Amino acid sequence: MTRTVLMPAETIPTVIDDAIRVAVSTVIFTLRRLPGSDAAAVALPLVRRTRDPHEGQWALPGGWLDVTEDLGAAASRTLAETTGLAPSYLEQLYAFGAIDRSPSRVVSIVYWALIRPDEIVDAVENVSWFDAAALPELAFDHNEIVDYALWRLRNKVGYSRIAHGLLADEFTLAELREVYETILGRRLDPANFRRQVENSGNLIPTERFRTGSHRPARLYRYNQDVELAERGPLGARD
Amino acid sequence: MTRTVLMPAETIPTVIDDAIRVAVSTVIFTLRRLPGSDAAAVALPLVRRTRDPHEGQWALPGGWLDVTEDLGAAASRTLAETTGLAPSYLEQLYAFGAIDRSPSRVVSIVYWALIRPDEIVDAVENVSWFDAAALPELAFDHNEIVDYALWRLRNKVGYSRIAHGLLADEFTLAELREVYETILGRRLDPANFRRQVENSGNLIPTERFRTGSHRPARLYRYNQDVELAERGPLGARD
DNA sequence: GCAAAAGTGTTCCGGGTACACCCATGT
DNA sequence: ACATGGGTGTACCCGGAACACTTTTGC
Repeated sequence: MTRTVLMPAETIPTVIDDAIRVAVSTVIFTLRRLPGSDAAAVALPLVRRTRDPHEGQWALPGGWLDVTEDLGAAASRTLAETTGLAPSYLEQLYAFGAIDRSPSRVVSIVYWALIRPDEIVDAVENVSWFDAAALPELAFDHNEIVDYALWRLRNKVGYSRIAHGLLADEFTLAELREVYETILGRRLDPANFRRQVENSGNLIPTERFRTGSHRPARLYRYNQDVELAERGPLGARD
Repeated sequence: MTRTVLMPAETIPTVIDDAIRVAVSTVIFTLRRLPGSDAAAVALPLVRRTRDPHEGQWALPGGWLDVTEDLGAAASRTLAETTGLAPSYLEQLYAFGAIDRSPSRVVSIVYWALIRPDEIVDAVENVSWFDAAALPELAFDHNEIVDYALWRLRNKVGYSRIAHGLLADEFTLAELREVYETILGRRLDPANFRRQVENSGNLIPTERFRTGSHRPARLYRYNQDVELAERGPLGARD
């Protein structure tokens, strides 16, 4: 058996029965205050599909991997192209490649990311933000993928210090605590929380305070030096 | 710009300048007793490459992903084809896709696995076992990959109970402890180790004992029920 | 009996948790 | 003044680490 392929390179590849294509998608989380509520919730942007398969359904932002770019670069690029976002934290999640996850054979390298509320660009064509706890039925296996990403987020928040990826440069301990409480889904003791993050050595106190309602709260910033070396031998690997 | 491809489907695809191919490789660990020493060490099988690129160099067992098989199935198949091994534990490690990791563009979905010494089939053509601590220079970025897999192994051994993937069905606590000591690279207190692993609820004591040198040691087996649910929402996902 | 590994008991220490309490500010 | 969140002090609990000690075998 032989096959012949003739196509313009600029278009999306036509489906070839024994070809495998590589896509890159990103689950990108932020925290936002629910309208009509004082509680924060995990939210993520989805893109409405404008072509088959699953036309009209919501899907994770992503696109085809380009021959000339690394995996992480492809995640950043496709994320920017579809949503206009540039996350502060980006990490590979998993490679999904079940044969029936798409009509044609697609292996998706999925990344997950965190973004600060102030970095969010709103009102992008075909993009909408959803509460992670109340997603509609998504295209492909994307519901499953989001579930897994949420699991990783909750897990990682437990032992790593990535929560600052959801906050602006300077923040109060109460704001940081709210991030943890939202992701973990339970209340944390303010006193103990303070001591734990202070002793972790990741926080640098500033001389600025957030004023407003009651006693002013000291603003902190993150110590960027600690950041790395948690992922093991892989620095910024693809 | 257009391109034309004409090829028999049974052969390995020829290199096409703007094509991306998907490979699957596996880092598979076992423990073996070093010759002329009483200490155990982490070892893994490598395959000598018989064609370019990197002909003659050692590489991880693997092969091309088939259109009709899931990622995990491809890992199992290529592992069996190249080494004859069927691991008791197999999990996705990472997707490697840097543009310069191979002369042509290859994205490798890498799995890592554990195998029991009694499952090892020896004397397979072009396959040789190496001490993980003293590897030669491998093909592609495979040294990096093994380093990362070793890091994950050590990490996971700390919080998960996968060490039994390296032991036969029944084993003494001393044998189990040796597995941990070898992977972690430090001695563990036998008394404390016993209590910890006993209280974890993963061990089932048998009425059999290993006799030999001194006081007989009770044999244990693993409680298979606990096994799962550790990977989150992904059961046996690809 | 003695060496050596199996197995038990006990103490200490540090980090997490619960909770009482004081401090500083807006209204 | 008082309500409210910021921030401190302290007692308790539990799990890990260290280590002394007893038990059971082979030689």
